[in-house]
Amino acid sequence: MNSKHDMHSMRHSLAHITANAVQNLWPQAKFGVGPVIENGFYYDLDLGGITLSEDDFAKIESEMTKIVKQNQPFKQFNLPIDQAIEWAVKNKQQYKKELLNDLKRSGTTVAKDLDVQELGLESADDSKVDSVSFYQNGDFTDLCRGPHVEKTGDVGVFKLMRVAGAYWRGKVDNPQMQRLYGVAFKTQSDLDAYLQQLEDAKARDHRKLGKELDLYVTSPLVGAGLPLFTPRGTVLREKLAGYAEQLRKEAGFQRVSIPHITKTDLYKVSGHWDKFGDELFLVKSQETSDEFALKPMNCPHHNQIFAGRPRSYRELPLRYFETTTVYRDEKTGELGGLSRVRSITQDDSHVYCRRDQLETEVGVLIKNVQTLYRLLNMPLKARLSFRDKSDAYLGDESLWRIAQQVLSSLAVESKLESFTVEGEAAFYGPKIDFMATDALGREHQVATIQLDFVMPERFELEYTNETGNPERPVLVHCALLGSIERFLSVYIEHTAGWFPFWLAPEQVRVLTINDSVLDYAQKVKNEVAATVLAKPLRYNELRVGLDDRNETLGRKIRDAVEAKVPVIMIVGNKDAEAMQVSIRLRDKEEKVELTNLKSFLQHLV
RNA sequence: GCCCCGAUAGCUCAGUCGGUAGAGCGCAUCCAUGGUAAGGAUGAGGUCACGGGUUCAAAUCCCGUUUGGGGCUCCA
Repeated sequence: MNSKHDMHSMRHSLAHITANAVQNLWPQAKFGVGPVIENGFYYDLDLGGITLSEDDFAKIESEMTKIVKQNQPFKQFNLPIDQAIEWAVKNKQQYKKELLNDLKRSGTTVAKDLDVQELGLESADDSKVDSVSFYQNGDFTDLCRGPHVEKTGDVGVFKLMRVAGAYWRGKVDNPQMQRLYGVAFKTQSDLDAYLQQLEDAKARDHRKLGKELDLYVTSPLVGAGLPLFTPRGTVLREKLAGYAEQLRKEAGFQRVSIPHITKTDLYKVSGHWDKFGDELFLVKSQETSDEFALKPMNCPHHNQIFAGRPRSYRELPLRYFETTTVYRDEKTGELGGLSRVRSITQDDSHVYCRRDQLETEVGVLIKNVQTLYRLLNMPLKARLSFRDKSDAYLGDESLWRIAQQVLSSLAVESKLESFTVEGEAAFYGPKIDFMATDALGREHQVATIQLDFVMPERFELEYTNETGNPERPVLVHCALLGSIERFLSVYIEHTAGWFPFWLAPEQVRVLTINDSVLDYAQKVKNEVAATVLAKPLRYNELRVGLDDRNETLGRKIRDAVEAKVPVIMIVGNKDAEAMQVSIRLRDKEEKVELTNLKSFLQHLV
């Protein structure tokens, strides 16, 4: 038995022990499912009117410890399905009964919304089930396929972490159960290491750093999910968007501009009204009876620019680009920090091209994505988000097949590390969604490239081809950063706030040692401010601050380091006399002549 | 939207049994004029998120709202 499997059994057994403990404490408890998850396990519970809170954890944990100490053996046995249902009825386990009935009726097909591990099946195929498996320890019995450790004493160390609401079988209309989460490891030191990891992640949480580094604020008067960016945060937004724009310009994109409100008619044509109408912010005119909305995406508007005059095949591909904010009335419970907001700024682009230009256009965009994330030092994976067999998608199925084929072969050609997920497509077409890996190894969805044969159809976009006949263009949506807000949440945590030199809100801070060098310090500051970086942004004027407070040097250094300013320049009498500055970088110190300062800064990475 | 937990000074937090508030940091003023991660002293700052209710009395108990966090569901 390999160690992973072993850990899995331990965590799975702990899920049972958790349920066992809960049953001892609250005998009326009804149980849902209790699978193993990353680093631990959970169990879904229904305690009637009783709600658990973290205050109950100590009590539950000590009951669990009791069971562990008794070292009860886990015994496996099978029951014919009808006897299993009788067992559920007799023990008033309505959720288990529902599962068993589904299994009896149609095997795992109906119950595939649940973790197969939790179903007491001998095999997980689609056939009907005749007999199911149970595990028993002490006086606690649960429907379960296993595997388990031999005895309750073999489960390692554990800790209950949180309790949360979860809908039975993941459906909003079902009753909501209480999901009790725990983590578990073989040894105390493994658990401690994991808890330490959580602490470390907390230290670079973008919400904490956003406040500490003065990047953005929120205001109850403005509303939830509507962050306000400070001057420092705005630098990050503009420089990142500026670089994304620079890549687009190199690829032949032109900037366009659109208003932020529109008649809702636009979305009735696009199909968004039917699918996302309840997430639109509506705007009333006091002049006309027209119904307006804040734009929740940009493609329909860009489509209207395309449709603004007749188009010839000669002018394709037409490539539009814009960094602009869209507004979505996300459910309040889903908002959080910068990762999920209601004002979403996208570096959005749309290519209108002929069918035979599609591969080239998408290929260029993939290169852009690769260039950007290489610069930001984040490894990429590509998820090919394709359709499944459901009818949630618009447009002709053969077009979908072609589009998915194009994306698959481009992924190979571009040497992307890719995988395919069916059912992740947009309603109008398949996508490549790019996942970036951050410094803690977490994956985040960032850039996206989306093929669209549907919008051009619905908006009746056309151009005149070589033979004088109208033809539909293909539409390619692409965002390199995706949502700039969400991207910032990822990137702040990736860098822990230590942004690269070209991007840092305050790139240089000049510290004075005493008042007698104020003039010289000002001169140094001016020299820095007059310096322009040409890479990776083609034009990037240096941002420099001056700390001439009446404080000790030690204090000023500490403050500059805490503000994560990458270049600290120290200016005292010795420096003024020698016409030099003492430069302190993160990993080294050196003296630079004032006359060499510009070139020194331009060569920093 | 649903479930759970929070909201006390600009920030991070303490505040016991219900008796109208405290620390550190920051800020201001003064002293110290300094060479690589916190110099010293003094001082100002709070309708305890907001609105109701219970009570002789509410930061504290109850209800609602706003808002933050953890999940579920959703994500063009």
